[in-house]
Parts: sequence; structure tokens; C-alpha cells
Amino acid sequence: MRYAADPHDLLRWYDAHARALPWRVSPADRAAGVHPDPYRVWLSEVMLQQTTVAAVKAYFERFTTLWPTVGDLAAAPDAQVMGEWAGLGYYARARNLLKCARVVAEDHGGTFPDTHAGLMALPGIGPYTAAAIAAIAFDRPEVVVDGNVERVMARLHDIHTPLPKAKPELTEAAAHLTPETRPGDYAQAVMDLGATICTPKSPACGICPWMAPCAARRAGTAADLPRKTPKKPKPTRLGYAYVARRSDGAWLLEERPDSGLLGGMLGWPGSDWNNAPDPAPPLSADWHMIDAEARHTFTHFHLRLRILVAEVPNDTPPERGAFHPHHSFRPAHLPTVMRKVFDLAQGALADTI
DNA sequence: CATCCGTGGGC
DNA sequence: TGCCCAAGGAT
Repeated sequence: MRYAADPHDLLRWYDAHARALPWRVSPADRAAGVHPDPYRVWLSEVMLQQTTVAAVKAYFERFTTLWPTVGDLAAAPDAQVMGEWAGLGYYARARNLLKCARVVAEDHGGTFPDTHAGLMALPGIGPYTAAAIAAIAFDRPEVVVDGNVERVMARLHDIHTPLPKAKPELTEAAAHLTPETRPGDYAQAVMDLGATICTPKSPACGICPWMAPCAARRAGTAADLPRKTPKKPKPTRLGYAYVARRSDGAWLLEERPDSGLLGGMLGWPGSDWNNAPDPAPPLSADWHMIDAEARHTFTHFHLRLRILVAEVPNDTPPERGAFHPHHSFRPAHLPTVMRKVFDLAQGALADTI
């Protein structure tokens, strides 16, 4: 390479262009001796796993308003936390979030471990998140490797090996650059670079603080890196959902099993989405299949949900699930596919009155 | 090591 | 419209 990339060039850029984020201590405040709250760093890092900053902001504000400390979160009811997480996706994160909060509150006196190994031992914290918390909250010189770092390193060194095979050499490149001074700011600087300049598509190489040492910039390959192994096509699955509304306005819902898709979340009773025909209804009623079906795409398959609706009297005992009173039911506490079903079912029920 | 696990926005 | 993508972790 013509020049070696200098972490201090990136830190200088970060001092001038750092994004202001709700969970972040600005580089100026950090230099003045302000330390981040490990609880807020941890919460933001878990929310940001495979999730955009734009989507996380409102959830982060809501969670920290409801639960200002890890002890507050640890004491929260499971159902409330799952409901507040609804819409953010990857619901195992919410279940592990609560487990982690309770371990920290009960076994660590409400104080987060300050080492990579200590953090790794907690539920929902893997290699990346442990390194990010150790660096950002405790200023440890950990090698933080996320999607941004992989992209930036692949371009700096013009590495054409496809992910995930390229992971070791990208990690080695990242380790070589991680500075002993300001490791927390450095970790956040690489993420800001990846989010605002070294973006996946049409990177803004002309204004990049690492333009000079970037091999992909010289080779003209930046926009094509990192390479990735092609992914499988998604199959389409078919399922059925039953939406029952009681005369008093209560809705029949079911808590899904703790593991698997949408684990621990509320949903409408129905089939297992394996293309099986009409399953047994959750209660005996005059069911109507509505015209519209809910369409939703998950990580690894497309789903088409056929929707059956029914109005039932107040004394109807369900065979599956439980009725949720009208006043306490919040569609926003449903995972998105279930909220889509609700919107369609509610429209159909309104038309029949 | 491959698979499973959500969602909303951008193009 | 369909596909790609985003601060990964658990199994």
C-alpha cells in the first residue's frame, strides 16, 4: 500500500463530524472527562444489532424513559418489555435483554462488568457487543468488528475474499489499526465513517479522511466491496390466523412459545405456517374468511396469512389463548406481521356491522 | 460452520 | 415490485 491508514486521521475527522446520538457522549464532552453510562451503551448496542440508527432512536428514548437504570429494567414485567420491543424485530434480543439486566442487577450489584470476558458471559452479548461496550463505556482498546468495520477494512486493503470467509483477515486488519488512545471514540468513528461516507452503495470517497491510503479507492473497486457469498432464495409459506372479537371489545390473543419465530410475543391463534390447510379454530364460532390476506417477509421466507374473523358473545371460553380487554390492548405491542393481520381484520369486522 | 431470527427504508 | 441492507447472537 502507498500509505498506511492512520487512526488519528480518523479521530480528527470524528472530532469535527461525529453524529449526535441519544446514547453517545460527544468527543468534546468525552475529552472534558464525561463518561458514558454503561447501561445506556449496552442498551443501545443491543438495539443496534442488525438494526438501523433511525429505527432505534425512538425505542431507546422510550426504554430509558420507562427504565432509567438497569435495576429498573430488571424489575419490569416480561410482558411489558416484550410489548415495548414490538416492531423492532429479532425478539430474542428482548428476552436476552431482560435476562442480562436481571443478572447484572442480582449478581453484579447493578454494575456492568468492565472487561470483554466479563461482558461475553452475559446473555445477548457476543464478541462484537462485548468489544463495543468495553471500548465505548470503559475505554479499553478492544478490536471492535462489526459490519461497518468489515466494509471499511475490505476497502482500505482492497480485499476481494467474500464474507464470511474474509472475517479473519478483516479482523486482523482492524486489530492492526485499533489505537491505544481513545479506543472508544475510535470505535464510534469507524461506525460513523461507515454510516455517512464509506457507505455500502456509492461511497463518498472524495471526502473520506482515509482516501489517501485506501487501496479500493485507487483500484476503483470500493463500491463493489465487501464481496458476499450469494444468499439462498426465500420460499413462500402459507398460514391461517383467527381474529375473534368479543361483544365487549376484547380480542383473543395467544402468547407464542419462548423460542422460535416471534418467540415470547403476542399473536393471533392460527396454524404453524407450514402450508397446512385450515387448522382447528381457537374457539367455536361463525368464522368468516376475509378477502385480503396479510403479506409479510421475514429473514428467510415470505409469508401469506389468510385471515378468519368472528364476533363472539361475552361468555365464550376460548380453547386457545386469552381475551385481552379493549382498554388494555395495544396493536403497537404486536409484532409487525400480527399488527398487519389486526389492521385487515378490524377493517373487515367494521364492514360487517 | 450453517441456519435461524424482523423490520423499515432506499433504490 | 423485489431485492439489498443495518452497530450480531444463539444454537
